[in-house]
Amino acid sequence: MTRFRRKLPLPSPSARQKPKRNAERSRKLILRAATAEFANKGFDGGRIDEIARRSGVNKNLIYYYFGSKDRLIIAVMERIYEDMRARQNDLSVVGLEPEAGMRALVEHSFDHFASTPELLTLMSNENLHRAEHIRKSRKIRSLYNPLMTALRSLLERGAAQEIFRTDVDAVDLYISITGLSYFYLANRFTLGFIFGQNLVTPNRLRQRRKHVATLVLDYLKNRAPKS
Amino acid sequence: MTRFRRKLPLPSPSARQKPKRNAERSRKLILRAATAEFANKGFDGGRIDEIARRSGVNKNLIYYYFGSKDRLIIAVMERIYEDMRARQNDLSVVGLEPEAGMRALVEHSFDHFASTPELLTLMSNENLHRAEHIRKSRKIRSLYNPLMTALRSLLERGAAQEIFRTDVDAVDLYISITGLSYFYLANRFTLGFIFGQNLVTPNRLRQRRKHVATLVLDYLKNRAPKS
Amino acid sequence: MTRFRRKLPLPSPSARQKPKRNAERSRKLILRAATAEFANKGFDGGRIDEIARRSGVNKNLIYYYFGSKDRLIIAVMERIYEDMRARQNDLSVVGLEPEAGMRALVEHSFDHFASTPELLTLMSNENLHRAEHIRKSRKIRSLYNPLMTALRSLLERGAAQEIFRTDVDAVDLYISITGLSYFYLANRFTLGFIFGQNLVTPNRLRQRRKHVATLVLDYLKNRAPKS
Amino acid sequence: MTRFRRKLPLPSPSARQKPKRNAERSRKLILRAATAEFANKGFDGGRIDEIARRSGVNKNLIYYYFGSKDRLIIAVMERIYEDMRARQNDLSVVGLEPEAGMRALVEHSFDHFASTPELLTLMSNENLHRAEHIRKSRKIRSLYNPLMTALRSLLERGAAQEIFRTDVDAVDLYISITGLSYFYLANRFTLGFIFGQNLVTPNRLRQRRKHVATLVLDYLKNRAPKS
DNA sequence: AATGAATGAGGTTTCATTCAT
DNA sequence: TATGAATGAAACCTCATTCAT
Repeated sequence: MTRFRRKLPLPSPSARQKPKRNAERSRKLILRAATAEFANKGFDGGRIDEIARRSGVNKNLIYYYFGSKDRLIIAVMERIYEDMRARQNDLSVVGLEPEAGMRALVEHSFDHFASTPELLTLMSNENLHRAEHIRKSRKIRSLYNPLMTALRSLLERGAAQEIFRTDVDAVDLYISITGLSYFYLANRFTLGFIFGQNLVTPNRLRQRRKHVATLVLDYLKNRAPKS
Repeated sequence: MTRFRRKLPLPSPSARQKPKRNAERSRKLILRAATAEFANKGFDGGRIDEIARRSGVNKNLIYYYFGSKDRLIIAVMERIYEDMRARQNDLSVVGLEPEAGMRALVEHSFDHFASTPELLTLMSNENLHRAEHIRKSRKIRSLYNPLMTALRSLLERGAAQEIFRTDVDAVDLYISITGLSYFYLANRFTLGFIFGQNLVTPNRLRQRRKHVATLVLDYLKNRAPKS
Repeated sequence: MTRFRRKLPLPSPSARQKPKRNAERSRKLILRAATAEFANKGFDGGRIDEIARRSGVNKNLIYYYFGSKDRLIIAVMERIYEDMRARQNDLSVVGLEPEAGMRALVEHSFDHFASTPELLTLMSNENLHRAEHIRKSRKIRSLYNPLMTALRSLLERGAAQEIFRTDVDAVDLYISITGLSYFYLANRFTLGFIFGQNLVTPNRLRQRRKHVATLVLDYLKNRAPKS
Repeated sequence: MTRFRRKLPLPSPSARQKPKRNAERSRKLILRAATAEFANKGFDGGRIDEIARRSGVNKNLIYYYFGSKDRLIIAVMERIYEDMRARQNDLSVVGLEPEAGMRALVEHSFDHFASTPELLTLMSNENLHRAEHIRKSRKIRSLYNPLMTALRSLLERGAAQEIFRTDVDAVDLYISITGLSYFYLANRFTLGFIFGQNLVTPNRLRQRRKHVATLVLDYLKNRAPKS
């Protein structure tokens, strides 16, 4: 079989620091860099070039693995949601009394947002885009939400033990728990500016955390709602 | 010289007989279009060309009046904050009992966000940008916040009348009141997708509005906090 | 009216060679350069950068006036077809006898292709693309073809005078007249290579021109077709 | 490692159980796919990726066997010319009278083009590129052209039998025979668009075929040329 | 013989902004 | 005050090609 002859390759240059030719690794590097970039600058502000630079891979590899900027952020959102679910699994309130469990849940939620700021901007950004990216993901839709499960379970037990009120909409409560933490943290820049205070000092965070838990528990424990 | 044009249909097909040479009017048209554009697409996604098209003015006028895209969104943010203040002035809780007043305040806040969705995206977007735009505005910083005043007044009166608890941080409460409404509305796309429900039907909004008010008032009226 | 202040422009630098700011001129320069580029390299091989360079305008002006590479070649094709029609109008066979008229028409057609080689490649290229570009042009479809009119008129007069045969399909004849010239000229590279001769020397062209006319006229003047 | 893929459906969904390690077979698959690709999209529009996908071989094999896109299309052109020669060998006009032989030759030529449309686009494309590819092929230049041999032989016999005219340039005639078919078929898209008719229905093809043969034979049988 | 991973150059297009009148 | 013409930088993405196994 005749074939085209090309230049012989040089002998492999001994030991190499970074292992090249590692698909899994490249993918991860890209995803990590993309998460940071989109979290910092949003989808429209995020730059593929910057993601390539930060992850140290060739720009093209991004397209090789993800196809487009759109698909890339979808992958980022999927990872974020999966991580969220994973982190939520870490929380076990099974052995706890309803009140203690609820407090743990609220504080866990607060801590999660406080320690994962990318979550906040990525979700805000996703809402700016009317959820167009996560809508395209089959994965995300199918992710069940363990926090929601834990929440419902606590509500039931609390009601059964006559500790919690009984007229609670779990979705509304979930959104309140999340929102009380999320809004404070995600909007800390405008809020901090308007109120002239730094909202993310350790002390201030501790105060907020407590405030949120109190708000939620006072609501739940008020068993004689008039309205 | 005819030239290539992208999207032709303009919003108001009615009175296209626009008066030339009207500075004030042009400025307003630009600002209105810019508000819509930035609210819909964010700062990075917003297009000067589109603002020119929508406002019906020459693109260059935008630069003539506002100098740059940055300065333009600053002007937009200023207007938004001014409007917010103006709307807040509409609310008078002076004659109301603390509880009724607080309820009015919470519901007013909710209604304001619900009826002014641009507010939500503009503020989320501003936080994505770490408040860099409003920071540059002298105007905004100096805007006093009548809602905050009303809130403090209600807290005092409620405490004096031994209706409300006394350990309330007004800023935290303000952020909670705002956040409970804001998060629900601003993040309605991802939340709606995850929960598989439309969060902005009239009924659902009414339910949320009530939930928020209950949450806040239960908190305030609990005068024996243990924690 | 407060407004943004920018740097004052320098006084206009006296006399200028090329008149800048001339839309009509820029458009023409672009179109001319695009015609050359697409004729030389085809649509896929043609480069917007090169067109910008050759026409001396900013690359972006091409998009300002034409919107996209696709629309640009459509404009090129429209101009080419219009020119063709215009050139065909130059030919008057009204006063000529059918035979002389037909000979003039054939030779005119040949000369047109020989002197306008861009036509050949642009059309070949357009057919490679299954006419997708001209299909998008309203202009081209509506261009009436004066050569076709002249052809039909000659055929009728020749038949009436019992000089020409009467079973001629005008479209087939038109395609033959055109094809006999077009193929020779457009495919001169492969044909020249295969036959080892230069097909575009003045002498060779003269020979071909005569051959084509003879072929067509022998066909037309054969009034006793058996088949 | 899973990676992003564009178009998934492959042509032959049947026997996908392809035998590994078969050089000859791989080479053929590549060549076949490349022929289709370049015929459909031209050299500049053709994609190596697409050829790899369509042929089912790894993209790198294309480089392994052919070295570059240029060399690949050269191989394609060589195969095309060889096939052409082979098909021309199928035609035997030895036993036929000059007129019948010539008619057979013309019709055979027409049928060949009509049934092998890749030929048309590949050759047009090659001429767009000024024959740069076939020029690099030693093979093609050395291919003798049996059709040309048959043509000359028929011309001689026809002249000897005083059936055909004697002033015929064989090359011009060859180009005419070929061009009358080629142009009609290769340019069917623009011609069909301009004339508003489908040129490749069975009936229309039959009409054209006859027209071409008539044109050629009328020319040859006119033994008293004045011009 | 065969493959998946990786690359660099360059392609079309977008966009904020400025020029010149 | 207003406008159409023009620009440069950079964005996303494509593509032929090579590397390393």
